[in-house]
Amino acid sequence: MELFVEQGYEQTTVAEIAERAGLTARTFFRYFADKREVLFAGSMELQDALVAALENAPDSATPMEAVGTALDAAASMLGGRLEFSRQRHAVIVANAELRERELIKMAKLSAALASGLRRRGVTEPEASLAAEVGIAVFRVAFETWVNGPRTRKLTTTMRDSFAQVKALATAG
Amino acid sequence: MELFVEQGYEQTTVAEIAERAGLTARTFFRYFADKREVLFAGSMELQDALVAALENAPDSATPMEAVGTALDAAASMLGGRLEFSRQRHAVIVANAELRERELIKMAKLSAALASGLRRRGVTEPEASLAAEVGIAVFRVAFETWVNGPRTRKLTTTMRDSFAQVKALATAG
DNA sequence: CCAGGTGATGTCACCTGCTGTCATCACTAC
DNA sequence: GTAGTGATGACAGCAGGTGACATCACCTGG
Repeated sequence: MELFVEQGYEQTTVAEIAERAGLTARTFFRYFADKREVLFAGSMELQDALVAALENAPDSATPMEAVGTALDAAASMLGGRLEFSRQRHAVIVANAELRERELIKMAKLSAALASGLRRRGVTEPEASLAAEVGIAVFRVAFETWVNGPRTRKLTTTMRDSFAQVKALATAG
Repeated sequence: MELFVEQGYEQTTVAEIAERAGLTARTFFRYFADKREVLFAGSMELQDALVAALENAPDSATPMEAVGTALDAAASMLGGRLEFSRQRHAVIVANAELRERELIKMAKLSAALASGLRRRGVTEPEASLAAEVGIAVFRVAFETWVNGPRTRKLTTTMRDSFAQVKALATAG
């Protein structure tokens, strides 16, 4: 992150990253499949947290309520690192390849959510639809949060976006 | 496509592609920003066709009806090349980097549709939502079509998927 | 206490994607 | 017929990425 913020993503070589971390480029590629992945490796933990929250939701919860608890878990996981999130987001937005990688990570998040919902007994296409809506809320809320004032909490932003989607859906 | 089908995308070098086309790798990169792009360059024409169909839809059309005419245009543009579409789809599905590139192309398609809808007077967030739904229908129908029997028409597949989404939405 | 196994790392060689730069050549305009 | 323009080739070079092998620390069973 330091190097990316200082001189940009493309201008930073893997050798530089490795040197800053006190190892060689070869070792870097043993931990990260490619240069981009160093910015996204943590998203697997986010996915696990989302799925775990889904599993822990009460059986009585509707699909959308279950998705809501997953979003709460995501918010509490990311909400404490606003400055880091801002830097990371700025780096990703500035680079086309990184935006691509982010899209596929989001798609995987959605697929994992849908799979978790199916394990709860939700059938298709409701599972995929609810998952897609959940990820859309996540994306919108996250962007609002990183671009908003420091005082705003991710959790409340997420819940607001969630409520807005529900209002839109019921109004239509 | 010949080389990709024969030996796979990763195993095919840009030099080979260029040689098969009767030019050099340096010239290849003057036409395509990177190796992946050779499989997606045509998607700009698809986007233009979608937007043009939107503009030609009657003023009386609802947002969803306008999206429907755009999907019809897309179907008639792609429907005549099933074999090529199958090969291309198989190559993309088999490679992570190509799936990433496809996701971003779909996102651009969605953004272009939303922008076209706004030019028709549709406000946000309805424009983006209708565009997202349209692209979702496109994706599902296209996948169904390339994996289905030869006799199936893309146009009817697309219309079927569109009707299913409408049914889902009105039923909920 | 030590011999062998295991995992993390470094080193080296190498391929391929991608780019800057310059030369060449066909075509067009005046 | 000369000058400009655009497409291409040729060449050198950097950076991302990988395979193969050596090394070293660390267990672990005897």
